[in-house]
Amino acid sequence: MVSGAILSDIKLAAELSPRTQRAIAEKAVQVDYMPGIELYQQGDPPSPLHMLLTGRVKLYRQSRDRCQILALPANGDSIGAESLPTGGTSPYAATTLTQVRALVISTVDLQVLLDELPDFQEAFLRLITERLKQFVTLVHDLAFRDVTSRLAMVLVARAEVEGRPQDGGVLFDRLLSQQEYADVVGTAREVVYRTFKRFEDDGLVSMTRRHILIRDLDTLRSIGQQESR
Amino acid sequence: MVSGAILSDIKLAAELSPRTQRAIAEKAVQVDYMPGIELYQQGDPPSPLHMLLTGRVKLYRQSRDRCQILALPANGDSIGAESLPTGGTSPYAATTLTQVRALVISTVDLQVLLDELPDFQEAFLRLITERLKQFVTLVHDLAFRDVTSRLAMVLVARAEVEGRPQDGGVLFDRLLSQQEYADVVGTAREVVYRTFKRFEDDGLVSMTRRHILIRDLDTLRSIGQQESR
DNA sequence: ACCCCGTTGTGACCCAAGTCACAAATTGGT
DNA sequence: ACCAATTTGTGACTTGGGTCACAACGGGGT
Repeated sequence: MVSGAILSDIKLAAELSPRTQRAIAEKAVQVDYMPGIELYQQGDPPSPLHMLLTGRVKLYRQSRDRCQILALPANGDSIGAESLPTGGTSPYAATTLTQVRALVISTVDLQVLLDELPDFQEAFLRLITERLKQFVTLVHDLAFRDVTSRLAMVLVARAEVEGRPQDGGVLFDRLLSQQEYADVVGTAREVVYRTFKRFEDDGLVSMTRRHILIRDLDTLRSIGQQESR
Repeated sequence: MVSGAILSDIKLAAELSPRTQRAIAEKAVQVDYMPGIELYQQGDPPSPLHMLLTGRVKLYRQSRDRCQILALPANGDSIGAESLPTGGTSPYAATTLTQVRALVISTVDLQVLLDELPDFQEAFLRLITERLKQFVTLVHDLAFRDVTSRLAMVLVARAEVEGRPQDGGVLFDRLLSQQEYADVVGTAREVVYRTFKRFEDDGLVSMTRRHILIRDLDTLRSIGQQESR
């Protein structure tokens, strides 16, 4: 049981009727996670719903020693329970990248909400539809863009989401290691290193261990938009 | 308005209450399409819902002269209207490969069904969830499997869906050109040719212009399952 | 019977990006 | 302050598969 006020921070719940919001607030539990915690794994039975308040999470698939990150949800996004409607297993895993605070609703309670509140079911449908579109975009990018272009896209996206204007550029926290950037764009760590080096040599970005400063967002964006293959 | 009986052939509608089925049957119109007709394009406003009775369709994304096929829905599958819940634009295009017979429901009527019949909305949610899972699998395959493995998978899948046992193997119609196989697995036509040639030289398949005969389904399946990269 | 156009067959060549094998730098834990 | 574990830096080498350029084939239409 949480205070109803924080639901306005959650896209899934923000537009719903007061009655529905109250029902959600009654079922939700606020939970804090340390970085590196697996919220759920691919192949698990339907997981609880996690509505993210603060912190960052990665959604990903794994195979042996390789990993493909599917999405990096941020505050206000909701994850989990993707396979509840079909009763199958979770198609991907979720792990915290930073400390994370989330509102959690068990599958049982979630099912009750879906069954009893049509406007909640509709909002949940919108959520899944939105994610469907994200994945189609991901397939598009993997199919039509090369590694350089995809890496540029990721940098631009991160700059737009959490960048702060700084002397002659946009600054944001590192958050991901080279390996994780590689996992996002589906390539090898060394390739990320070489590509970032090229970006730095061309004066597009400056990277320190903790921060990334985008010096020329426009050029980077145009690299990210070309579909070279 | 169509006869309610054929709804049992449509996964989306088969399990629904008689009342809901009647409502669907009232709104649906049966339509026939020639091969090569675009049912809807990527970027279009939400399209009508198409419930496929006979024939085959491809869902795909395009960029310049390249094309990535996302799925090959068959009889009983429903496509279209993926972006109705969010009111965005269609994330992909759909074109008929063969002659196609489908039940079509306009977006307006579909919205009414979704709003008034909770069990229909639930079924629609299951549909979208199912497709979400398909796309995650597609990303997985693009990320972790090489072209040879992906082509083997496609052949196995097609054999399982519409193969008929034949002397020492499984036979099915060609349906796709080399170029379209290339679009399915995200590669170039020449690569498809070379890979198929290798499969033939190894005695795994025999291809004629109109048919494909799988001679060694087990080996092909094991090639399709290895995640080499 | 002929022509056009889409599909298939095939070699030569090329390059983005994956792999390997290290060294060096950080960082976190005790 | 020190050590182990992680992350980063970098060159050398390999390769899957993309590109190009044609020839040949086949099928449908008139």
